Amino acid sequence: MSEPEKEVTIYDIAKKLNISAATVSRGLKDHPGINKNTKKKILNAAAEMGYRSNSFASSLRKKHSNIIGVIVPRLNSNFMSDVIAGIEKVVNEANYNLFISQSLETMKKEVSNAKAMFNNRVDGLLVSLAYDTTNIEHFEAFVNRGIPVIFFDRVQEHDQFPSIFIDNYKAAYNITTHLIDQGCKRIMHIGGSQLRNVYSDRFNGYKKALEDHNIPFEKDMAIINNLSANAGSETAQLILKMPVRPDGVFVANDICAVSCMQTLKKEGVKIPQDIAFAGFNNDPTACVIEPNLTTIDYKGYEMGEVAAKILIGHLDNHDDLHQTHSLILRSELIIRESSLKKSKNI
Amino acid sequence: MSEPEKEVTIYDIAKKLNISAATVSRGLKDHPGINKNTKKKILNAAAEMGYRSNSFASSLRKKHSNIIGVIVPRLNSNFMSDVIAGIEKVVNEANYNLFISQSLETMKKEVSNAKAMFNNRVDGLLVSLAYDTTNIEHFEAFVNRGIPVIFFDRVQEHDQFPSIFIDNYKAAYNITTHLIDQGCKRIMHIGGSQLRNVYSDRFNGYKKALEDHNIPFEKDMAIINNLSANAGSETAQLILKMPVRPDGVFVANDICAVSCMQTLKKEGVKIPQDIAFAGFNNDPTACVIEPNLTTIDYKGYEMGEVAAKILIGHLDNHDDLHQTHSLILRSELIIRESSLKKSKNI
DNA sequence: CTGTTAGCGCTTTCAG
DNA sequence: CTGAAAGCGCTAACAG
Repeated sequence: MSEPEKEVTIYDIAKKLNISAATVSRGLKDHPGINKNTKKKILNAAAEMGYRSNSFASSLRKKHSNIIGVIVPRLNSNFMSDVIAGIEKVVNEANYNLFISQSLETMKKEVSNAKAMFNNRVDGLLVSLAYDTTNIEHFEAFVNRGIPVIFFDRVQEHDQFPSIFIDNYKAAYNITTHLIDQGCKRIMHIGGSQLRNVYSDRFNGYKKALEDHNIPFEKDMAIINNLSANAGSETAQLILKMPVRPDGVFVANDICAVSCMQTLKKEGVKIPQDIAFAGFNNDPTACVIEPNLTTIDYKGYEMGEVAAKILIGHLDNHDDLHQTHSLILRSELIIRESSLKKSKNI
Repeated sequence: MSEPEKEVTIYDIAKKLNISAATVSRGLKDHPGINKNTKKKILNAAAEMGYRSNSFASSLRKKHSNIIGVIVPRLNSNFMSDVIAGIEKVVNEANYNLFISQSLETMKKEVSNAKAMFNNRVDGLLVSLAYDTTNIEHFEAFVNRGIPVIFFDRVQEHDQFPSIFIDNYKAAYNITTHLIDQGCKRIMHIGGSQLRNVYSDRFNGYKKALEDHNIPFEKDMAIINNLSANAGSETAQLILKMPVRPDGVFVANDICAVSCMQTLKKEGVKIPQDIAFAGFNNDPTACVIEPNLTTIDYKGYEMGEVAAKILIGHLDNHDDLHQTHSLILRSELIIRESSLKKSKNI
């Protein structure tokens, strides 16, 4: 086995071609005033000698890294991995690199990840907040250094950070209204941490829909948990024990909804006849569970693309970031059998 | 709004403390011989002045980046996002950073991503191959420079690159044998590109199981497609049109299996009575589809952790990478109702 | 335990 | 269109 090859630098190329390193540097880029011929010579020599540019030296000199950082609660959720895929595509095409880290839903890790991103000098940051994050001071360092930060999905109001999300309030309002239209009178809500806009907005949309249809909101018809599959089946157990059961349930995500449905079905509850169900996210399981789950569809992939595009547009073209404050993406109510109490002939 | 703060360097700290930059550099690290008191002073000053280390300068000097690169076919598959989550955890805890890119299942993109990773000087690379990759010359540059590359899941034999995967052959053999045990006589296989070990091994395990049970392998009982949901329902259409239908199907992934089952069910095919089903991966949808899908479980998260640990162990402790050649992880046959022709009382 | 010094490889004025 | 020279911020000998 041969030893690792020696790294070749622009000086090596320069020496070989009897020109200066500066010219080589120019030749390797899209520098305007440079002889086409010398440029070609440089490129050839570089390829031949196995040259690779040293991004550290370049970054050190140019004071930026060409790296975009991403902090998300978890990488392994269907929605998030779609978002990341969208981000990666845009970032990759724009010739940036992507640093990724997950907060594992804790503020502690989110803070340490933010610090790491800061120290590693990302040029911009994309963030979706952890479950229990109570403040966003850990992103202040970025504004002080003029590094753009964009929130998506799980966002927080801040006059320096644009946010990209969907209208959770309206979506929840619509889906709850749909349940009411189907004849539900006692609608339960299973939601997540009210610290997060996505869950508080959904909760509020639900309450507003009840109110607008003269259905009193009862406190014990709202359950807040972590929206996991486990939480779903636990809540199902709870429902089974209720003296008067709900006739409709709106869950703030599909994972939890599906698992809740499964447990109830096992105990003989008929869906949607006994209890109608609606979820949120349009997870792949939503069209596998029987009956298929009514839900809100919104595109993670697209959200990732949009977030990355805005960030990179700002970085490359100095688009004004503030102009973009609060971009609201489209979401869509998808009605499936799990909520159709009226027309059973599906 | 104030202008971006000036970056503070170790020289600024040195000047303020009337010591040398070298001492500051040492104080900031775990350098052995350094006075506890000066170290404390340095740390304090650094915090107070808002110092952040310059990773470019450090990398330039030290000639390594503390960055691990990952190239996967897609980010947004349940399995892959689990793997990435596992990788991220280990990498993050080891204080490395993670560059992530996806080949979108094409060799072309894989090559360009590998080049980018190389030029950006990752310290090590984790790779799962694209659907249509025919050779791995694009990773030769890494061995020439002594940069470790590890393949996982979709691997390729190479005497310089360790591989981490499961025994796809045996798993497929077992699951096919299980179908045979359930009384299946005409078992179809739906598989993926035979360029990839995961799919060819599964195919071969299937054939071997048939052979060992004196069932002749018929060419038209094997379908190769891209294993997407679409491909699943298309294959279902094909099955419906067959003069003699199979009584069992082993699909090389769950996504495709589930979608195939859904289409068949819609057309009145009884599963498992008419056709028994088995998949691969233990995707979340496998325990939502009815009947629940028999499948092979293997842990993406764990595979990611293991791959990252080996890579980082090599980087940090100079573990011999070749010692680790071909690590085979555990997988498990999970029997569910979709394949139980005999005992229906589940 | 601390300081001096050199240099990692690149980009960018400034001059020609 | 090309060259000379300086310097980005850090670390690692080496010397004391």
